Amino acid sequence: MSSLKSESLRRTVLDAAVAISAANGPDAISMREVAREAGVSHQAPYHHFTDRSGIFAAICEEGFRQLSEALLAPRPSNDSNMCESYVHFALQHPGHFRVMMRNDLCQLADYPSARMEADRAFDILVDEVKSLLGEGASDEIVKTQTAYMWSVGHGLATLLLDGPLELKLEGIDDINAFIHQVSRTAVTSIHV
Amino acid sequence: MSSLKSESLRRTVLDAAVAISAANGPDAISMREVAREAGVSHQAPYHHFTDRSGIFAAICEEGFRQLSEALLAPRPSNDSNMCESYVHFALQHPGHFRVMMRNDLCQLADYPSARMEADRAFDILVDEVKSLLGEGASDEIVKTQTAYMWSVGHGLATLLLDGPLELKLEGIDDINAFIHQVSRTAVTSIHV
DNA sequence: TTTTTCTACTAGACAGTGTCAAGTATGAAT
DNA sequence: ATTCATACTTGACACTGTCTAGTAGAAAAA
Repeated sequence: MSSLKSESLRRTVLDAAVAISAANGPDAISMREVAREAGVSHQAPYHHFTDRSGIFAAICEEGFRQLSEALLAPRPSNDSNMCESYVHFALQHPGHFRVMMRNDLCQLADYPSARMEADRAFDILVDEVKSLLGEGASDEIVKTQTAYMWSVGHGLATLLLDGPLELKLEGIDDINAFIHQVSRTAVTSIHV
Repeated sequence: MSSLKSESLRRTVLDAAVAISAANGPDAISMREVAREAGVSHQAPYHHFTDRSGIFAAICEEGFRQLSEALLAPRPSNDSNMCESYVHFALQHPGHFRVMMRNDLCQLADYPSARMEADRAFDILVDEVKSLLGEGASDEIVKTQTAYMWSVGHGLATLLLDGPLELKLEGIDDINAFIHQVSRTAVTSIHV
């Protein structure tokens, strides 16, 4: 609509980008489209983001912060675990998640604040695995089992969100129960 | 270089596309770039592929066929499993794999022959899970455990190939041993 | 042989894209 | 009153996918 003062355009552009990502994937995010959606000239977003990958970096930063919150949030039942939280985050924030998991869209190394948020989320996962394994676990084991847990969560999330074989899972009536089941298999099999 | 007769241009274009995908990801594949690489006019590839997503579909078809072969191929040791084969395929065919796992690039539903190959690969996975579970397993369990195994393999493959957190795994000296370890954890925990 | 048709291209144009460069309007600081 | 920075707008450029309209050559039909 009308031009929005200052920082609020940044917010507007970011929201538009996330919405587009949720609807049509990150590749559908274009500088000119988000500008159009915000009702400003095609060059206005450049005042808030260095370039297209700057928008992706901002989405990552926000997304990883939200992911950390989701991973640390108290879970609905004792039986549910962090892997489940991860998958639910992905399904509840598809716009963010799709960008976060596309390393080619922005090099996190070039965006320290986004990188920090990503690291923090990963550290939360590592800590969880450590507490599951107990004191005596070696670094090597912790690394292996963290990658394992991450793989299950990430694999299941992408399978459900954008998987090429999603139709294969059509028969599943209760998607949440399904996620719960898979996550449980994963976490209960973490061991030294 | 010089114009290549008939079907061989199709092959040349496909190879160029896969090479670009391996080097810079599928988004870097452009009709004009592959044409340039093949030494033909920017419009020539359209005679072999309906459009850009037609190229992606062709890469998928080829990739899933190769994946099926890889999954069925005899494994180097009794200790290694199908999950491991999956991950190794991804790392050995990054150009294909990156396209295959990007559902947004081409709608498999619109390309029946590609879809068939994808189904076949998935069926191989389902059969393996069935044989791991034994005769008595219900459809629901088979589905859950297949999704589980797929998630681990796919998650680990994308983590290693394009993961946003790949630097976290820097310390790992023997990547193959690592893959083996994670895959083993996954497959040994498949149960009813 | 001439003509027609098919295949595998080439050439040109169009709208859309990211982004560089330059201009402008507004408010604060000097 | 002037300078300066912020937050934009406008215009241009090269690049993209793809539509349309050709063309050169070989095979088939007359």
